[in-house]
Amino acid sequence: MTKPATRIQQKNRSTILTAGLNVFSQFGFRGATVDQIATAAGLSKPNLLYYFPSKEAIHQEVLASLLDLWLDPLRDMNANGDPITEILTYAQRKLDLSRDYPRESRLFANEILQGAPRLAYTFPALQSLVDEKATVIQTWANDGKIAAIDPYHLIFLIWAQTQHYADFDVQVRAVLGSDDPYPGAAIFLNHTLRRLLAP
Amino acid sequence: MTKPATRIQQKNRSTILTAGLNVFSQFGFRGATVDQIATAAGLSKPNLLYYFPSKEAIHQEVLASLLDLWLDPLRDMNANGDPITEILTYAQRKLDLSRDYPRESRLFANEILQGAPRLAYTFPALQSLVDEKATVIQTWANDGKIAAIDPYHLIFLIWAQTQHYADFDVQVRAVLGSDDPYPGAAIFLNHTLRRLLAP
DNA sequence: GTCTATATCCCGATAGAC
DNA sequence: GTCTATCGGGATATAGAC
Repeated sequence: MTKPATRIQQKNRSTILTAGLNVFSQFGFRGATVDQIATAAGLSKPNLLYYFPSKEAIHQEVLASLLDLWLDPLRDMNANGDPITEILTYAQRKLDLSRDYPRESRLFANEILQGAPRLAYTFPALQSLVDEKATVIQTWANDGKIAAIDPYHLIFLIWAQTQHYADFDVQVRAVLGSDDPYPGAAIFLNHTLRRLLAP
Repeated sequence: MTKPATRIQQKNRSTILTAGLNVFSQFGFRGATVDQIATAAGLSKPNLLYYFPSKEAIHQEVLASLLDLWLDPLRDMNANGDPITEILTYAQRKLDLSRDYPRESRLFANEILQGAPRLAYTFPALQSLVDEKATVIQTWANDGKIAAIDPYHLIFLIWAQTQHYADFDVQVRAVLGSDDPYPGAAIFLNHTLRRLLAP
């Protein structure tokens, strides 16, 4: 019988996961150390390992806890909505994720960049979701509601362009100076998609 | 007086740099080990460290040796050429880099993702180059030769969309199946830019 | 120039007192 | 539940023979 977690247990677990997000997103799995995470969480290293059996377990749980946040905007794209609005809304929500959750974006980027060893198990579900939404987009194109474009590469365009501002933040800011890039990015992305999708 | 390197020295150094590219691009700086690089280069670990003083030095030199390859396509964008052709050619050359040099792309991505600790010194030169080319694009827009768009975000679009296919290769192939994504990507990128830039 | 052997350090994880 | 102390493995780098 598993006992229900106490409040203090839940609080510590949550603190550790946040600290893990901070450290893993900056240094990657190998680059992060348990000591760093423990310090960031305000705990000693053995105390942290009292709550999670291993560094690997922390990483797994951080990733898993963020999957829904990451894919919900695409899930919410509605086949019965106005096509242009649906796609623009999806892109804007994805850009908002980059702005509001850059650490999460870099965590995923670090993982996929190195071959997704701890994320590959999610790819079948991702493929199903993208297939489903690509079919929706293709139907819109077939019905002449949007221009005829490849729906998969359209999705990649949205992923690439939005995540770029989070994942390559230091480079973007080095080029632009210290100005906030997101207002300009939103206008540009909106403009690009309108031009691309106009029937 | 530094003696000129012998042929065997140059060959070994070159072999080590190639091995370093392979290993660093797959595992990142911290994730890579000197043993892995030595094995990939067909040398013993002390022998490798006879040619380079440290793991850090190998990483630095690999990065530095690739900077020109990475920025030449943008440097070659010609203010006196046909605007649409110049931008489309730039984007295509950048996509070719992703296809032909994915390890190099991932090496840079790993580095920038983690805050560019070993690459930040190149940012001033990058900023100058981008400023120069953004000015060229802005002039084309002012002259009505292309649509009025933000030249910086246009450059980010090209970077993001082309590098996505190299950096997130495993995800792209998981979604598309095992088909080669590059032919479709080239068509889509070309189409997107033509639509976006048409006056 | 290349090797074996090793010094030295750091990291993940555990033991055991409290 | 939390700590100090530490084990054991693996990493970078060096010593020194050949």
